[in-house]
Amino acid sequence: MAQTVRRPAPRYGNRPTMKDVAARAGVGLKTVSRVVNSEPGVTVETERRVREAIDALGFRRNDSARVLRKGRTASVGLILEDLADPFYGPLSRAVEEVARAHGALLINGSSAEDPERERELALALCARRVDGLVVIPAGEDHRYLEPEIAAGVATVFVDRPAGGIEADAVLSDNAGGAREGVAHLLAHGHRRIGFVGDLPHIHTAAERLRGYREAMAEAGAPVDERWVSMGPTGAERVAAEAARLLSGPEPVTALFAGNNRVTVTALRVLADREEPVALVGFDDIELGDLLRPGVTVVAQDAALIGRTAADLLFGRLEGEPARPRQVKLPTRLIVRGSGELPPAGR
Amino acid sequence: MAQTVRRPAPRYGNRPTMKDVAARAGVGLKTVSRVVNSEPGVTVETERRVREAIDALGFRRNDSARVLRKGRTASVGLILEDLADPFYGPLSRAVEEVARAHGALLINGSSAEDPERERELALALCARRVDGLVVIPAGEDHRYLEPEIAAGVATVFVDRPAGGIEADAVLSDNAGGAREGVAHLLAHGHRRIGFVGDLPHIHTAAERLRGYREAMAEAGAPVDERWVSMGPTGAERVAAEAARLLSGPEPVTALFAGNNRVTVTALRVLADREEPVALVGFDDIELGDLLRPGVTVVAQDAALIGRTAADLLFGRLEGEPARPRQVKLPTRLIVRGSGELPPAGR
DNA sequence: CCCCGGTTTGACAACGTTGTCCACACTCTA
DNA sequence: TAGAGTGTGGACAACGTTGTCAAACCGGGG
Repeated sequence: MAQTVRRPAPRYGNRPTMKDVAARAGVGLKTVSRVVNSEPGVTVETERRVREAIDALGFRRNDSARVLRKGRTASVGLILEDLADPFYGPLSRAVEEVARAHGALLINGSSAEDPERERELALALCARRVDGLVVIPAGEDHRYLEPEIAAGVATVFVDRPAGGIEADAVLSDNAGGAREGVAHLLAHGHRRIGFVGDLPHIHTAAERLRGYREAMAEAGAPVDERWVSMGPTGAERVAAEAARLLSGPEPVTALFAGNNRVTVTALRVLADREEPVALVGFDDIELGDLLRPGVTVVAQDAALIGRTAADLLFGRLEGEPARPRQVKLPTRLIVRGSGELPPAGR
Repeated sequence: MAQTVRRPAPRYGNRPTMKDVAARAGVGLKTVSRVVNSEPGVTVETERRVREAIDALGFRRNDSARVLRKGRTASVGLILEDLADPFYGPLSRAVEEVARAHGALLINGSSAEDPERERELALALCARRVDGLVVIPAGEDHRYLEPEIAAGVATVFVDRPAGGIEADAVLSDNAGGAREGVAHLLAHGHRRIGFVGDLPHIHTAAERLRGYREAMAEAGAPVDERWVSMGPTGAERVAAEAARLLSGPEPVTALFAGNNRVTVTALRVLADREEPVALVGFDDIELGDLLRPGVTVVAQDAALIGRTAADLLFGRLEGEPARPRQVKLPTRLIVRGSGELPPAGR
């Protein structure tokens, strides 16, 4: 059994402090601070002595104390929805890049798509006094951030707008992208096109559905409401719905998948079928080019989105004035084969 | 131009402090602290008044100050190699789960496979006084962490052992997994099997190569050194090497891919070829089951690895004694088709 | 030798929180 | 009614750092 002596005093497992360094180097406390922060006004000889003491003791500045004193932390938080989603890799990397360029540390956390967790995480980061926050919302209501924003925490929402408050947001052109994707199917002769999307109250899902309707309307193709399926994007429901759309006397000849998870499930369903069914998905998927046929998708530029959000954030931090801004970024249709299949016989 | 008045005082953009709350509620400072921390010894009426003041002012405790005072931060850092790698999603989630169970916040950062960045990030997290660190090493030398570990920062390495220091580590059975994968190919009649892996000084790469050699030796199959290719796993080199192995008078009839990136590139190369070539990859890949044939892989259990590492970490934090420990976790062969192709004709 | 400019250095107070300790206001009992 | 006991509240110091400011030092010119 370990002798778990409850540490009586703080002192971080006895880490050396500037005071210790100062004592060892035989200089004043402030001189150590100056050396650590590369402030001017220290002779080379003094600096050498101080550095020697620092190395000998393994001293590392306590940033908590520094933050407490200075008021700024030079760090920003990024709250992702789901670390496993390949969409967020490049996004996070782009944000980190910009943060680095501004000398800030990026801390990221994942809400695991749980609104409560998003809230906890955001508030925990605020309690640590991050200077800013990039949030990919999991929840619908962000009023809990109001005091934080009022207190000066720069906040930018990504992928979906904030709920209940006015705040900066960087979004993809969801409606436009979906319209383009559906128009692509229409251009290849399809008239009966199914739409499988996420829950209708989710902003991106609603927007994409809107794009679908617009494209159909523009082409003068009537929409049978039974072709539209909105709901949770778990594999079971999506597979069942896709199967439903593809059966019956008048099955759809093409599918538009409302996000990458739907696309993957749809692919699995289609793989088991004889007749080819056209498919266009929103969001790129990994290995989309390796499948036969390749998967045609409407892709978002995750890196651009991340960079834009981060630029907006640091703009605010540098005192940019003005009211909250919504930036909408274009999507790109990537043609790989599955979207160009002609309607099945009959 | 924004009126960038340089903030004269800290005070975090004028956030309310406990003092402000106390003044507004007409109570003492410590009473507010007690309410905020749910400490006993406050009447319901007083608590109500305090909570009211907290809500009215939008007060949020300053954790920097708290940390400074208490000495522990209840947070651990996770340094990933590459956020975009699907392997790390479940791993990070597992670590977070365990951290949550221990009431700790998980902060994760990405080294982007850059040793210098790994170092910066690790030290930045230490400067913020995280209680512990889970590191997926990008670099080879971790002596820079020695003072931190000595000062009590619990540290666990994942996927590869630490370089230059003794520390806890959680690894997959790389040699065993590779041996199993190669044996699988041998069992399906292959004798000439190519191995395309990462740089030889990378621990996992070396171990997997060792497994390959062991399996070949066990089966009495001689290894032609021209079948082994170790180096950077960028697409160009891997594609070129795969092509080389598959050409010439005596081409290999099967490939073993040393990691998921190699697998993906190999798949692209094989997709352009007429004759089927068997393939087994180390690491699972997304959609591996959707391709035709499905991709047979040696999979690591990322969630288990993450959980194990986190358990080890919190064990240390709770005062577990003893010397650094290395845990080796088993891999699992997932049979999907590509590894069961028979050797091409001749 | 003294005083002057500039440079280098250190003492000290703050930042916002929590732990320690003591004071007060009750209640209950003798 | 006094005294002990209990339950509540607040004053104060400390955590490790940085900003302010003044002291000490140096060389050179009077």
